[in-house]
Amino acid sequence: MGELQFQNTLSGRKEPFVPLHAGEVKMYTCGPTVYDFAHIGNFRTFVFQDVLRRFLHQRGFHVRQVMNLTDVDDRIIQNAPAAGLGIREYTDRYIKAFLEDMNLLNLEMPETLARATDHIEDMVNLVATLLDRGYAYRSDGSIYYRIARFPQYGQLSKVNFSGIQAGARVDVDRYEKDDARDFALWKEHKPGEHFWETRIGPGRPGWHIECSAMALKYLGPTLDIHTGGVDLVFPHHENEIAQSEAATGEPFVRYWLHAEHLFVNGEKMSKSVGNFYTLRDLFARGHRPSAIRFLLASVPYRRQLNFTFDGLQQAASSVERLRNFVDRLKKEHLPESTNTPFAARIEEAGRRFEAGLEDDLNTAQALAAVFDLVREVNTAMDHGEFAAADAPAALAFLARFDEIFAVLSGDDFEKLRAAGLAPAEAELTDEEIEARIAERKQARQRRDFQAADRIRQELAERGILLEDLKDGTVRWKRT
RNA sequence: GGCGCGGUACCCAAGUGGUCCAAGGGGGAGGUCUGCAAAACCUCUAUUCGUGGGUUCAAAUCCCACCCGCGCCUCCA
Repeated sequence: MGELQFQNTLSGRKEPFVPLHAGEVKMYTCGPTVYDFAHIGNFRTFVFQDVLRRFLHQRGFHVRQVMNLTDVDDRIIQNAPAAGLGIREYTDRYIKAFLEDMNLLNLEMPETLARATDHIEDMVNLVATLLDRGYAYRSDGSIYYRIARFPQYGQLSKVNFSGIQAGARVDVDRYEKDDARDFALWKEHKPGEHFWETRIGPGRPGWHIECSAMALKYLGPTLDIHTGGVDLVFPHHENEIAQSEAATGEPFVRYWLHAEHLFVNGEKMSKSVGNFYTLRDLFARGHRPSAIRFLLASVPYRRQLNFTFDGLQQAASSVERLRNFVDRLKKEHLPESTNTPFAARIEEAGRRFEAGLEDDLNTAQALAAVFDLVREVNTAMDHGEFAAADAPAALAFLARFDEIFAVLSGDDFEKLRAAGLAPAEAELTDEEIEARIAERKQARQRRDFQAADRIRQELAERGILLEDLKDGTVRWKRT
């Protein structure tokens, strides 16, 4: 096992990863704002976070991950009443959908899912602490963070604020803040808006305070890893640092990892351009969760990922290839031998796989190791040179791959059906399919290939692909 | 304007000084296998890494200049 390295936004460099407490990783990941269905761009980041936690876990770390669910923000406060719902009921729907989506994409459940509105008290306490320590001030009904008190501000985003004076860029008269850079910790109650009555006054939390409050509550003053999309570097994460470190006097996060954005056809997703996709949109078009997950995971996380339907198709083909391989390893009758000529080769593939992921989660490199082995073993099997004794090691390697990538299980349809998201077309039951296959087998035995091909064609049109194996059995799968 | 990411074959993409006259996947062409397919395998598909200079015995990899795409600096994964 080599050394783990991550690109740390804070230092701008790749650094060896060593958690504060040996064997334990405290990780905070910015989750969704539940004002709508999450889109595939969101899931790019969530898949990255999942790959990260899975790899840490595989490396033997005990991972404690907290993910927040932001269920109070301007859009929610605005949209909920418009939908005739309280903000709780309104966001419940999208939380439920998000959890379903997580399940479909095989995203592991973080140890703690923290809903913002369940932590108002924690946020209020944090704001009160910042007031006590002089890092915050009241202005009209709101409370602001005083950037001037925190000289390190800008360390994460490398934004240089020295040239910006209050009023230099912003018309001060329109603001009740002392400094244009100051940001809201607590927003005043406005008539008709949802609010909380608290000891720091009536109102609602600012955007950044929830993450500080919940991270500190569940993970303590110093986290090992904090992740999110690149767009959160400034101001969100910068502000989290300011809030948290001002309150605790301790370093807040040791490694900041940021995922690059997903684009669609070279453009940023946006509703106005109409290139905005949720998972449900893709499922409705017949795409599989495993293909989506593979696509999102296969491009290293710090690289902008250009989503196209062609790319999604390519990902589906890649997953197929891997599944076919595992299937073949399990079912093919391999020559018996006590020799394991491939043992060293399989070990090497494992090392390459590992080395790829160790290098800042270079999933593309890790995948190359997997596919290389797949080809070599397929070739050996074709030539009858792959011994049964080697199969367990090969399967174990693929299992290790799947602990991270989680695309091999082949339960796409079952999951979609369970979630009520399977494509609408009427599906044949397994029994019906088996019956047609038996019928075709008889036709083939009497060498009536026309009839046999007709059945194969009919099944193909209904999304069932047949493969005649050498031993006379027929393998089928849904496409 | 400031900060940052990227431009590698038809598509996705690794590689950041020699082991690269450039991984891996997808697609395409031809072939093996098959009754035919499918799957799998084999061969081919970048004398070249945005462009132009430079450094070096040696560059996709370092330096300089330029061109192009994108992000953040306001809400955003």
